[in-house]
Amino acid sequence: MNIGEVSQAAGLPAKTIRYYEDIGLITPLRDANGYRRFAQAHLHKLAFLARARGLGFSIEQCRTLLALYEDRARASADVKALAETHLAEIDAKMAELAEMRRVLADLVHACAGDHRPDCPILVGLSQPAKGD
Amino acid sequence: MNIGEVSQAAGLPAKTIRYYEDIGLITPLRDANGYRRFAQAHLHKLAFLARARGLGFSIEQCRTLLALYEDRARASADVKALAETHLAEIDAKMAELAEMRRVLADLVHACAGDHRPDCPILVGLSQPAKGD
DNA sequence: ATAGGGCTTCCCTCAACTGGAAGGTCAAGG
DNA sequence: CCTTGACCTTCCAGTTGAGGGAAGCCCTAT
Repeated sequence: MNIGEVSQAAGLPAKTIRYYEDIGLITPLRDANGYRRFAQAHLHKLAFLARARGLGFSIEQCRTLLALYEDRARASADVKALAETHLAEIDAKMAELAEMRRVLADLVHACAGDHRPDCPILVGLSQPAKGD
Repeated sequence: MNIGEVSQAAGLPAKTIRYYEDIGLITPLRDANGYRRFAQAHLHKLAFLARARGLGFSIEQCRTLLALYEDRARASADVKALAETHLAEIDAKMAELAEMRRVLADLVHACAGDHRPDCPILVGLSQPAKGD
């Protein structure tokens, strides 16, 4: 398969696939004309990467996941540990966003949103948060 | 005040303050020796920026907020609209994270996490998601 | 005079791509 | 046979919001 075809099949832009090759995540063969040639195994890897990225794993985490995926002697504990690390990262981000949301929603709620200049949002941003 | 002092007071690294000057968010004066000289107004702006960034507003949104902050003839509706836009962005990110979390937590839950290679997490990543 | 801290600019690096330019390749149609 | 258009190639630059570090000036204290 050429890059366009795997791109379609894996659901990744061709640019992204070239980038993944650049950083050593996949290594397709080359045709005589210089075109990348992908085997089924490459497509599987790319689809794997697409899903892992979709779950928010970083490229480096994906690299590790891919290595574990291909290591028949892996311990599932290693995979689980990585996934749990990432789960904790997600939880941290969600907590951060929830806190932002809480403060921001309060400010928005307090703002009349009319033609007048008085704005509790700007006031809130211009002074130390309550509780400091 | 020199940059070190406003850095302390605003809670922003000196590097960040220089960067904000670079991109035109603030424009401190200069002493004869080339040092940046910050007035109280600059400090207020920087603290404002620190809080807005802390709520997750992008730099460009901060630029707009700052302009509104300094515009006596603003309509609070404009501020509120921007804040609501950002609130929607936060909600979108939270929803995305929640979905990742849901899928990932399922996989983690299904994984024994022992010395054996069998791993539902890797299986989940290597095949289309249920519901596709 | 020198040591230290603070300040300056400049350029590189990060994640994870995306866009675009310049040009090679290939199959189909006139 | 030539052209057109779709596909592919490489390379370079830009994105967001800074952080790191080098080389070198400035200022104060001893």
